[in-house]
Amino acid sequence: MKQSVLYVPTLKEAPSNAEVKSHRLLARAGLIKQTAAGVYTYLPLGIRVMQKIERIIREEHDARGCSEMLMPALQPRDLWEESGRWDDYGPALMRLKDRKERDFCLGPTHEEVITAIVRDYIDSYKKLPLALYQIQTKFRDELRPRFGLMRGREFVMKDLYTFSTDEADLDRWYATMMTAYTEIFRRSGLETKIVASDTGEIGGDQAHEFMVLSEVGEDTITYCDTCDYAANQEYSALSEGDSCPHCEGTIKTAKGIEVGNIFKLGTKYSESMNAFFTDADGQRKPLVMGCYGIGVSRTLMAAVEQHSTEDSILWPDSITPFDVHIVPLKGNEDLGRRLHDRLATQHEVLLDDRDERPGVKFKDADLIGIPWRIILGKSTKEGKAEVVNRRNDEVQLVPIDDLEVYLSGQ
RNA sequence: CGGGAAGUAGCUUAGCUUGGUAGAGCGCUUGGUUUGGGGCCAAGAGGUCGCAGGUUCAAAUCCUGUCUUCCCGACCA
Repeated sequence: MKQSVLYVPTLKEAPSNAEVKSHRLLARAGLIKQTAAGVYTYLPLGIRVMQKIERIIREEHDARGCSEMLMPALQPRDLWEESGRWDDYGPALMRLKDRKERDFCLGPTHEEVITAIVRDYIDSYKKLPLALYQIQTKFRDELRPRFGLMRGREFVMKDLYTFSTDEADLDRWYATMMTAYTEIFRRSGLETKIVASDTGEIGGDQAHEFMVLSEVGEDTITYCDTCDYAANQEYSALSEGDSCPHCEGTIKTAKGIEVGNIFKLGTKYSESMNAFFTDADGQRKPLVMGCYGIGVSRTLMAAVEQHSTEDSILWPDSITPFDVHIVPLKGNEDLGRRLHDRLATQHEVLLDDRDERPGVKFKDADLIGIPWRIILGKSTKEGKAEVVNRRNDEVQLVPIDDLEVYLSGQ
């Protein structure tokens, strides 16, 4: 891909309304552009990263028997009246009317729609269990959107809904998805902690959140510095400095960004929305549901927060928008194009074919954060390129003819 | 919704106290020069000073209203 045609509007200075590091970098590196408060455009580089994250999510879900679908963002009032949430959800529900004055909302979540869909077909235990997910834009009219992609009014979310015959099957799905989420965030290069969280009216320890430790997080979590114990501070009896009840470790507190949650819904929606099936013993029973969310756009932001300095992103290999950044300096333009075409058969390659001075190209390359950089400069006279491994800033002079071999060995 | 701050060119901003022809840097265009870390020189283009009303001979500047954005709080499946 040629940088000259990709639209990568990098900025020397951050927009004045960008408060946190990841927001500044996402804007400066040309990944996102604000359109309104809490509403962002994902530019070409931004959407590439988001699609990488989505691919990991899809792989981990599909491998566990979940099926992807796509539900509407626009939802009729009737469905929300059925569940009682037209009144209960409150002002965060984006409401609108069509030209005939009928009420709709823009979906903040999809329990109503999915329940209405499956109830018409699922009439027997023989058709269960079922796990359906989508990756979709959600709408919530937040009182105060903040920190770029952290809390938006429009954001991208993966939401999965499971339908089971009983609690035991729900428990299995819950455990399966806890594993899946652990794998998704690990593969995305994010360090997360799993914390028990509030379950509202359902009670018990049936909800967990996946938190990325970060200064800009909105939640405070308490965790053990030795074992896996972690909890949302609101629901933890422990505080900083206490000794861990599960091991010899010490309790610490930190801010966290909630990037995922898993939640046992039970029969709340199936009962209120009349989603029943007939069990093997002939009994009519409500579907037992679970819901599982991942904030995809928020994960993108958390990744930048965790993998950057003030002037430079450094993408994990699994979600980087490109693998290799070719930076030809003056006189090496043709060589750059040829090398791009060669390497592009094996790698995702970005070629900085702009007519810019070296300093401009280097600064932009630092910002954008592609892990491998190939500089075509002085050493091309000896048939060599400089290969920079951004992870450790090691520079290797590699014969241009050997670059495929060199990169495949890394 | 309470508290605070801010809207001036694509971006960052000066000017506002004390009213009098709207400035700079970056970016952009043209020419020259330069070419390994956001060069330099020259010339140029680009502005309803968020919007509306008011005060005044005269408003970016003072007053009122309104919209937008950001921060703190409350809220957050």
